[in-house]
Amino acid sequence: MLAAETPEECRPMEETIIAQRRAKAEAMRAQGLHPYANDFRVTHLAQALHDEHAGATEATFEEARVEVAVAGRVMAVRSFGRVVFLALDDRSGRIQVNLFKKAVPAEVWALLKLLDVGDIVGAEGPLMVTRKGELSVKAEALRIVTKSLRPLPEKWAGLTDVATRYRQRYVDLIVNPEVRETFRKRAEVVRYVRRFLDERDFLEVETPILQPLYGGASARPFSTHHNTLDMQLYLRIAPELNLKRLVVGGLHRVYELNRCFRNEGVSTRHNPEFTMLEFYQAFATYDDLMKLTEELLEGLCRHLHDTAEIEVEGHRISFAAPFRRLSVYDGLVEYAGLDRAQVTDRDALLEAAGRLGVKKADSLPLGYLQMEVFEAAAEEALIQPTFVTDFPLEVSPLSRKKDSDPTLVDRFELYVAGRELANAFSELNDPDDQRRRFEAQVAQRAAGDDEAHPMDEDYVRALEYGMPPAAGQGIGIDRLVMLMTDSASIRDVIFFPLMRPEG
RNA sequence: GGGCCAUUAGCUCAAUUGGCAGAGCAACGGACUCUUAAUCCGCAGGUUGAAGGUUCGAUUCCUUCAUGGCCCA
Repeated sequence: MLAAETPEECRPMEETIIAQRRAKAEAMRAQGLHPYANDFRVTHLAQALHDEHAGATEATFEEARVEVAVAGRVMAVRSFGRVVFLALDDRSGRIQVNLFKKAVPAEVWALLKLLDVGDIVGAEGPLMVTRKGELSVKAEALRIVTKSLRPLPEKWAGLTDVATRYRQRYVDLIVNPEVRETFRKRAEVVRYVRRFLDERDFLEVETPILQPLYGGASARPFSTHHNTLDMQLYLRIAPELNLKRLVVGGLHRVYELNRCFRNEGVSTRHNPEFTMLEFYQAFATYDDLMKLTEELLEGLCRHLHDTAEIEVEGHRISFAAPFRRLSVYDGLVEYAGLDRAQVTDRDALLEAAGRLGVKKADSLPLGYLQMEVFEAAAEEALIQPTFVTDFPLEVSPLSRKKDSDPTLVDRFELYVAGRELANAFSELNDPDDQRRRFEAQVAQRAAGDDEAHPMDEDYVRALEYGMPPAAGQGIGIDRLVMLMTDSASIRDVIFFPLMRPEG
């Protein structure tokens, strides 16, 4: 009788199921039951019950009655005529709810006819343990507090189609517990990072996402428009310059966990919006930040995994400090087949670039060429955590020159599992040098590099007031979470990755 | 941007050389007092991603498009 009264023969299954469930919701209303009630009070979480009553047996609750009220989504219904078992998922885990026809009021038993997998229910009653040893709630009262209208994916094979998983992440989260676990780990990473920096007297700050001028990285921005001010604005590609303005202002240790936006392609490692940590510390050098980074990552890894070694894409990765240090020049020698004299030799680099498949190498300035060759030759080989140090000046417009070699800067990038994870440097605080670097970038842009840095007069003015010696770092949080959860795609650590609209 | 692959029931997947589009789970009806992917009986569910083309006949071959995946840039 609850089946759709008008059997339109050719109606697709999904529509039929939705119609059936709507009819069940209406049947509830007819009985005075609200299918979207919000007055059920929960007393216990599933996991807490399992923890508290580990080892309980059938006899345990016979003398000592423990009354509970639990609520969650029904993930399975196993019916045996006069006994029904429900698998109930709440935010902590799963608990079984048992209904015995003899032990529940008739209206509760009748409600089972209106119950579907996927419904959110509340159950009250004493705890019990089944003959098979399953801790359960022996329901004496049961309510459907939210009627679900759409069928969930199959319980065993689950939902695997990646497009559906990303577009309907809510379904993915309902049926795939490992996805919930990944995002819990993500929250734990962020929490650990915050605590780590807070304990070291860093101040958490927020700076604008909407900026009249973008900068702080080499990337193309998203642009937008402010109507009232009739003004072109950009979404930030990095918070760097604003954070250093704060260092000028006397906030000598700052950090921002920030969403950045870069107008570039989508891949397993790139999402147009992503989360970065940037922090700045006055009176510190990039060398100090290497030590800080080792401490942060080893501590984080141990916190999450109780060990400093984890498996990432089949590689055993150790975050035990110290990490390897490798200068760009040494890397060119070791991985690009150059000898020491050739790392600054344009012809030798071009030969290597050709051999490694670097495109448009001819037009690149020396420092860019060195980095293209380095990345092509070495990046994939840097599996264990490695600080790549001493970058060419040209590719580092915001970094301090090395005192020992003014063609290089005090900078490092951290590579793990062949991926860039962090970028850091001692900050350039000489305003006149900074202006020249910006001018070089503007020239680079004029030569066709649309990722080159624009001139920022106000930033130079800030430096003219004097920024204390400082070092700063950016860490890709999404990539860090990918490492810590061994996720192959950035889309697996972002709830709602950018997708084309559904057809 | 280029190459390759995929798209079939709500979900996960089949379909021989181009020849009646199937299964499991979920749903629906029924049996069942201890299940853990319960089991058993029955019944239903399809614009085969979209649009064209070839053919007596297309899930299958061809073209274009859409979406996704992998690789390359």
